[in-house]
Amino acid sequence: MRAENRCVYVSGMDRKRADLIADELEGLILEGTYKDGARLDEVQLAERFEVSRTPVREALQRLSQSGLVEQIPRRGVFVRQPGPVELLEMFEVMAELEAASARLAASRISDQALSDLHVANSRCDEAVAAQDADGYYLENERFHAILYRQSGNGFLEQECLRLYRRLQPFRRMQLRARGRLPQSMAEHKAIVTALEKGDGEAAAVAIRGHVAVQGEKFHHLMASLKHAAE
Amino acid sequence: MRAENRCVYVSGMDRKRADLIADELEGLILEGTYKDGARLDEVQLAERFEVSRTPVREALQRLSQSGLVEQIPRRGVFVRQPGPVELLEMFEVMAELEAASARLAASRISDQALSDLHVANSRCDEAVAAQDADGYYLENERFHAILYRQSGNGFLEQECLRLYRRLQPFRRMQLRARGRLPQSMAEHKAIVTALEKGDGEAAAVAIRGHVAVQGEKFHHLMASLKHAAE
DNA sequence: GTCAAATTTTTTGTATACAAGATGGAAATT
DNA sequence: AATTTCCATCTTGTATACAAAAAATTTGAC
Repeated sequence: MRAENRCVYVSGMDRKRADLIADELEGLILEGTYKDGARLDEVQLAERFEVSRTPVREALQRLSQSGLVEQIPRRGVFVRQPGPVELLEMFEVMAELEAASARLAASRISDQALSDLHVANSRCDEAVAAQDADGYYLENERFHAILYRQSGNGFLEQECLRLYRRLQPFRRMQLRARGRLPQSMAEHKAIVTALEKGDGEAAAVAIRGHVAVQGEKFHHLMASLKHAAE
Repeated sequence: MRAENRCVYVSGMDRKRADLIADELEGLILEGTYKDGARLDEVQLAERFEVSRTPVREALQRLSQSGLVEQIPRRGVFVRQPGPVELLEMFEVMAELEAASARLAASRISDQALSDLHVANSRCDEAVAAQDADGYYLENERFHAILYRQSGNGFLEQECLRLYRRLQPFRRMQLRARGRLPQSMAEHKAIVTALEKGDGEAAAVAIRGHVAVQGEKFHHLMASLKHAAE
């Protein structure tokens, strides 16, 4: 047999049922179908997905690890949406991780990546002009993903992506505030400028302010949380 | 302002077998009993722990999530020790997370905590004088744990603790270098001084230098890795 | 009628049974 | 002899069966 048959990270491979269920449940929780505190019944889910309890349990354990649900031994698993305090904490950590990314990237970033950042920003601009929220989110994500990558630290990149995904639904809420999009764009440009100058500290400060929840953003987040909770 | 009172590891709660197996396996991997790349056979482990495959599988999935093993679908799970590059990356992230903790703590830390830091440092000093490595590690951990807590950000605290635990065995290697302990102590004191002055940036810089792997520390880490690999 | 103890029911955790994919080697073909 | 194909075996993934712990309900005493 050929040694080159090393299946390294083929993401699209046929995954097991448990994986699919985990993804599906994650979506349902993040999208709010299962409210905070709701119990996730194993047998119900098994029936719903037309599988046995085994893959359902596996999926639930995965969600438990990633923090979306809480598993109380011999009691069951419950949806655990972060409250206002925890959300602020998570955004604060996100800000710090991104600041670290930016600081490291300032001295490591490639010209190609800088140009990619400009492209992503231009597309963001277009999306803002076209009132295309989805397009904006997509290019915004690309912008941040490039930054993580350019930190030159693969582990940091993964951690950033993990938290970014976790906060995605709340970021969406947050940006809905009128007038935030142009300001957000200006911040993006300031970040790129700092990176072009190779000024890590400036880039870190800029992105920290970009991500952190403060001032008006705080009130908007609280308002949207209230709205989502009912 | 106390955080939500959620069930954080009630000591006496009898945990399920899968949890105990996960802890046991984690220890075995970190301590090096299972080398990098080794396959963890479900039935073997089941026999070894005298349980069925079910709790073993649950434990393995947990380890897979925390990154200690890699699970290749329909192939098995394999021990995945971080290589030199990944280790450096992890230490870099640890340094940034701790720097963030320190920066935030500078404006939020309580007098009580400052005094606790002094106590931990004194005990570290004593341990160094007595050549008591274990004592040093214990008090060092306490020192850092206090810092995380004083960041005032529970999420950040948890993330720091998670990475700290993951890096524990390598930190141990690293500190074995002759002369590192006194220097490490001096760094601790500089951190406390910065915190007392409320100078977040200084504290961040100090702890970043304290945690990062650079200069001599780099060579020691590489040497100990080589030694551990054979 | 209220409260409490006991029993029933439900649900989680574990064991075992079964199915499908992967591994390795032998047989067959070139 | 080398390579390919096929088959036996082993391992993982899923289903089902069973055990134990919690929740719910009934029963009984006051």
